[in-house]
Amino acid sequence: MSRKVSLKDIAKEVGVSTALVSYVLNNLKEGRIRKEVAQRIREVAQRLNYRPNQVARSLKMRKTLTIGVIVADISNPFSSALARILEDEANGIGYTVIFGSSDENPGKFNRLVETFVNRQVDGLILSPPEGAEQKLLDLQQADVPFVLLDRYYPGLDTNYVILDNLGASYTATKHLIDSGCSRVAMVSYSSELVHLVDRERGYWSALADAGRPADPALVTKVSIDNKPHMIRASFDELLKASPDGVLFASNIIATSCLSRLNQLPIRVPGDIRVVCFDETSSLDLFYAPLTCIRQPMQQMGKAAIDILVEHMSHEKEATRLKIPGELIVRD
Amino acid sequence: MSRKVSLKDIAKEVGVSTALVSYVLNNLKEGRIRKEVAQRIREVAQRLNYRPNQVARSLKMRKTLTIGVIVADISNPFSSALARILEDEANGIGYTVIFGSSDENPGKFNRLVETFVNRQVDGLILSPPEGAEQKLLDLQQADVPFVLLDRYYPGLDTNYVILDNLGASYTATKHLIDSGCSRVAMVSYSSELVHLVDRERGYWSALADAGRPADPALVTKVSIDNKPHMIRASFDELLKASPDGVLFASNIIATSCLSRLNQLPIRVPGDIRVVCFDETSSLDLFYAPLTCIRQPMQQMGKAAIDILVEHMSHEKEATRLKIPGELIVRD
DNA sequence: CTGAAAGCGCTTACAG
DNA sequence: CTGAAAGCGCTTACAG
Repeated sequence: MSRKVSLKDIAKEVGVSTALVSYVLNNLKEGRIRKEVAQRIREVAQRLNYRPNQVARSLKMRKTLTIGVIVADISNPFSSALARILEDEANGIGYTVIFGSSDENPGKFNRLVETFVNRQVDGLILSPPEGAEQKLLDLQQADVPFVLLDRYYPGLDTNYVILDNLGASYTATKHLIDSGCSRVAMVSYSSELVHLVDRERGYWSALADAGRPADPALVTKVSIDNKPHMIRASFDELLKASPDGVLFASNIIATSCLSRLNQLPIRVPGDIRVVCFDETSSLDLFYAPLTCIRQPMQQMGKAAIDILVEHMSHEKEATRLKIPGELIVRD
Repeated sequence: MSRKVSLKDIAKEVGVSTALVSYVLNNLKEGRIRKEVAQRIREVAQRLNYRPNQVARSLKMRKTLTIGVIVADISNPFSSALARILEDEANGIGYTVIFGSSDENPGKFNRLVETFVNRQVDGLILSPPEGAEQKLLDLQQADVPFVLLDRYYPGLDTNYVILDNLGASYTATKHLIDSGCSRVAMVSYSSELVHLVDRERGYWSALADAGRPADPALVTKVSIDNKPHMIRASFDELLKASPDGVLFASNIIATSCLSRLNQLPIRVPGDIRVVCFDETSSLDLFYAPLTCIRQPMQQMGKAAIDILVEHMSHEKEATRLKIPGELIVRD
């Protein structure tokens, strides 16, 4: 179509106003429009292959039926699994999703938020990086509804849906202790993001409750930029402390460290027991069955959309949801 | 902001027309506007925290600066890696990307295309499922620019960027033969999608060139819906033919089959040698280094965006790009 | 019952 | 040099 057909074209062809065409095509004022006219309008619309221009509609209705989603990195398996769930949930209620990856960079995060807001998204689902508090406050002041997912700032009064990271980490660590590990280690993140801090807190807490001394040599911290060779180097360092159990704070960390183990004469679970955060199908590639913490992603994604939709339709108090993780024992 | 501030608000405050405000804020007609007026406009825009409404702008300019991307499943590592590349490339030139997953379902694919077209995307990047030819013809007739990525229909005169699947598969199979495998098998797809058919053709072709008899028992085909337990079942069947080498037609197949091997007393590469389509970091989880076919995804994604942008700006002949894969030998 | 008119928030050809 | 006016393609309050 060299020129797209608009309501006006149909109106002209039928000999009525665009208003009437709009009513008919949107099935409004059903009883009040002559059957024959409605019929003709539908006929012509069909024949001309009319497609409503959603941009014009969005402008007029001040509603774009679009949700913006910002994750750390869409190519990360955790993010992409979540993205898929959000896509399905959003599509199911007539919304389209636009994605962005922040790379844990607050500047990039801010730019993405602004782009999405300028594009008039009806709401946002965000996994913010460190240092994005101010932008969230801006959003609140601008009355743009949003839900934090996977991460949150305890200091801010916002909607959020997160895992009970502290509890999950506690359970995982306790599992290692109960399995007979005397030197339980952790590969953690050097980040102030609360969901990550909580994972380490759960670890320390479980050790303390089991009466184990806190040994700093058993925890190594890696940068959140997730460079595999850096993670492996840190892990090598950690192994010098001879742990017989280890908790990996994310699927990325698990992948890097387990692949390193493959190159070393250290066997799982004989020499070292392992628990991974996040369940991904790729963990099955490892020779030994791996115990892991499953996040109920489906539930989290659906909750995020549900909460967002509620807050888009009317002002209300912030909804907070902390969902327990599930320890999948496989060893 | 209870009400968003518009050009009109600034114009009123400064005492000029919205036209002038628009010119100044878009840095147009620079020389022709009094310095003081321009200054005041910028000042007020800043103070009122003006954000241009992209929806209004899109309507007027008939350009949304949006690219629609449809993949098979955004949660598939291959798709999400590609998505990330497309996102970066598009953002780099001022475009936003909206994603959709077709699940290899032509009905769903068609609906996504229509949604995106109604939203007035400036162009599309598509990995179409079987049976989507008609929709592509519709797009051509409607003058909506698009580029096929990863897949194509040889019968259609469209832009596309794909891997040389036949060549890559041929090389991979030849590698197994040259490594001394006498019974090279393949786990392939029962699909008519040309990029998948080509992978099998490459396999047969390499066998023929090496003077090996074509043994149907050495090829098993799995459904493109990628159900892991089905793939494993097919693989078990295949193993009865005692192959000593095997080519996996995708990363999903590789993951399922390798995880199955972990449960069996079959060792890699001692009992069976392996080559996987697609390089993913999760392959490192396997105990043995794996030879694989690397698709130059960065190059493919960038090319797709470049071609799309060219075709969005002016009518021109279809661009076809077939990029060679790279065999990464690790065994 | 039916439809003309106004307006969403922008851009830009055009007139002065 | 400067800016009023028209218009992108819709929706809907309102008047007849």
